[in-house]
Amino acid sequence: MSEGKEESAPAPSPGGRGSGDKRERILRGAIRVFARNGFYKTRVSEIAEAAGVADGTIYLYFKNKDDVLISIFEDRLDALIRVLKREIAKCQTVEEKVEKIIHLQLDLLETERDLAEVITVNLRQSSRLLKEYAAPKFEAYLQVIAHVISEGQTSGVFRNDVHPVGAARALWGSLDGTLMTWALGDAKPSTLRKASTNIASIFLRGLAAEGG
Amino acid sequence: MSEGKEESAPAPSPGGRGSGDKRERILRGAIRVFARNGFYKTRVSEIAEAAGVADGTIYLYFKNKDDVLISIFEDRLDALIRVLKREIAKCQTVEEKVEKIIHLQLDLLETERDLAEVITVNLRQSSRLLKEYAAPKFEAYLQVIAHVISEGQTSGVFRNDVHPVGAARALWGSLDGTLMTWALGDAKPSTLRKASTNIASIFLRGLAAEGG
Amino acid sequence: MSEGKEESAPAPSPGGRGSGDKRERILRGAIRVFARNGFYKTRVSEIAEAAGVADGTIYLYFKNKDDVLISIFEDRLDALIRVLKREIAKCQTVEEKVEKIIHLQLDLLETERDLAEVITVNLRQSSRLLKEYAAPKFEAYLQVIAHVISEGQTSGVFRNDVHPVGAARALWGSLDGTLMTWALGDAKPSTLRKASTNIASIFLRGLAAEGG
Amino acid sequence: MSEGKEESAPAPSPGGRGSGDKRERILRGAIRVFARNGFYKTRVSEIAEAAGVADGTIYLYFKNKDDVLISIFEDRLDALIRVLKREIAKCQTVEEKVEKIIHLQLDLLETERDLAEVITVNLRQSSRLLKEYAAPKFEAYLQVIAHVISEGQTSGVFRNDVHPVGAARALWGSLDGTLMTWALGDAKPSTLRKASTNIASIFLRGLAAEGG
DNA sequence: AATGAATGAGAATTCATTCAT
DNA sequence: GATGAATGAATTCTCATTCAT
Repeated sequence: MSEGKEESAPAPSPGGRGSGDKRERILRGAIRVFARNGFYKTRVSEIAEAAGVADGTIYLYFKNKDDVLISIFEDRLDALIRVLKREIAKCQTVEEKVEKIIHLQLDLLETERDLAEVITVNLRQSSRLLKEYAAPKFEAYLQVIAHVISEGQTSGVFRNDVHPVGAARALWGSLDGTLMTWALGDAKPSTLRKASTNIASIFLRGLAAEGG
Repeated sequence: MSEGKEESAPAPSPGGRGSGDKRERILRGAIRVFARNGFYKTRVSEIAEAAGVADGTIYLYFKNKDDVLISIFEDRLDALIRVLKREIAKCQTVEEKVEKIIHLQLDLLETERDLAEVITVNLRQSSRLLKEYAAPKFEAYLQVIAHVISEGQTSGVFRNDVHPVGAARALWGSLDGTLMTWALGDAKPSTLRKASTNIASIFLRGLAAEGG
Repeated sequence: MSEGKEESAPAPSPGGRGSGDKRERILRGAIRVFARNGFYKTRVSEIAEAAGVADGTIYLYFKNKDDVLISIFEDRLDALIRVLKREIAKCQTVEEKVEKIIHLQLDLLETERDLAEVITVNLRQSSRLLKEYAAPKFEAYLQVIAHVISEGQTSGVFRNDVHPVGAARALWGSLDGTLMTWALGDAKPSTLRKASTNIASIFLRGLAAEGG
Repeated sequence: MSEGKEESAPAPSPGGRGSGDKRERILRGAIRVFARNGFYKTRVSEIAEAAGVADGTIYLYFKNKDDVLISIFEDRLDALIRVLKREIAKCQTVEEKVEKIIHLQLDLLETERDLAEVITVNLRQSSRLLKEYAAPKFEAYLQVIAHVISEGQTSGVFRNDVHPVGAARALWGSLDGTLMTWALGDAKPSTLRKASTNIASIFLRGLAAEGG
């Protein structure tokens, strides 16, 4: 209560052992139901049911329904950025890095189809809301890609006549658009793998320096 | 509800001339307010106000709120596809056609920022709803792009090792992603024009046949 | 929408004839149910039922449940003050005026027992809320009484050693307390009439100037 | 609920000494928060916080939230009645007794402003609830006052033409109304003291027998 | 055709109370 | 006895849709 007027999410974090996973269970449940029905069509009681908790428990861990969606982005995008950075660091060439970015992301989401749908579809659900919350996190994500392209330009592997952030947006857009049509369609993993190879190849050649 | 499979819009506007513009006014108003607040946050009364008609009048021209959104896609995507096809037909080479697709779309939406936001943001608002209604129309749109790529492959200008529809999705994704970040950001026309040139250049080179 | 950000109550005030009494019907229904169950124990749906309108209709005429209570005070106290002033003006002596105040108020409320209970009991229900809204109106009411006492002091009929507003408060308190115990008890009109005579007599003699 | 007519409070506090002050701490905390926000706007968790105990602990000492309010009346009114009776007994004349009643009560509440607000404001919060529980205790309190008046009538000091209980109600009402306006206003002790003198003087003269 | 007051189903959120620790 | 996380019933308010005018 000494911090009573804070704005973010509460956090019971109980006795000490065990049930600290309740927040995580709610996030997982929410991802599942948001993916199926979209943010607005999902009732809080459905999130609760999917998480196996009571309706009121949601409000012990999140300020409101919006906060649940925001928290998904914050948690999951953070994790994605972390993995991305770690894996990129292992690559030798920038080409490999670009390929890694593409494969990693499509692969990751292939294994977490619900999260894919939530991030691609729901990211745009509450414009005003997420413009404020998700935008910064999203910017950080784009920076990781832009940085790789910029690196390639410096080392002479990539052409200098494209704006790194612009290219990053285009690349992200390709991945996102592909994911969306894949996730909304009937989503065969093989399709995604082929798409991923195609995108890598188009972008790598499209970005290559003249003499490359 | 008892007659579920009705034609979507009642469509008064008898003879052909005259008050038929009320439907159009409603669509325009809806585009404006959907762009500002998103589909779910927009109240039917707000659409009515933006269109300068009474709440009840909406239901004379549209089955319900969903139908207004669906109609925007149907009308506007149709128009976009028509323009796209007509302009493409005027181009000599496939490269020109690809460039035309890109510039046309970004230019068009630059002049109709609201429609851009509705199409990129709201397309994803009601998964289930639009999956059924917008998907087919959207597929037709992708086919136009895929057809140009396919044409380039046949004539030996584009590489054969990419799937035309996959490439079309990637290209659409690039445009859409660029538009979204542009529309949600502070949206300077010049940015969009530069982005458009970059995307064209990346894709054209990325799609070019070896010896091209 | 040009006046969109106003703070008070909306006001449909329909076509022109007739149903303008809906607001009044809601107020009357609310008085009835607030009297029976108190403000907090009364559900909005009960107000609606008592008024014979749909739940949502309440919100066409009032901002929220609080606003209904506030409006009762504003409307009814205003009416009471108006009657009070008019009747007082008809009296010859200040003694008559004081008697009029007492009888008028107890009589009035005798015929509107529900209103009596709402004003005496519910006035104090939402401290903070009514402190802001009802207090000013209430002050105006006390002023009417204080003014009569002050008048009596000037003309030498009443003693000068009491503060007019303080005496007004005491007189109001007597009436209010009597009303409360009467309204909460089994409320026989005769009891109230006797009480009213007693109070008048105590206060008149209590306020009289020495030589009176 | 199945055992409706239970004794009100569970009352742990075994032997007699020791932790029995927890009940008192809760009552004190409740008086504080009820005074600030009213009964209905006060959450049980706020009472707990004000008392420095856990939410659940409240239920070890009180059956429920209602019971806390009821207990405040029972405890505090009892104490007030005891003090009243004791002090009255010390007075020589009935006039002194009436003055004692007035000063005692206003003085007492001046030093316990929160309790004043709880008793005057909250007494009326839950009609049905308190009608049953507080009414009898309140009746006992009125009887003390009525008895003094009755005594004065018998001894010829007070006029016989007023009903003792009616006069007691009027006197109580004056005190209560004065307290309310004082407690809800900016509550300067001096105001209250002056008011108290005024009330005493009005009532004593108002109740005096003709030849007094 | 057009209107907009009225409707009432639906959903988010709160909070008194319980009970495992 | 004490705790406070969890519960879920209860309630306000919103807003798509209808329909009398």
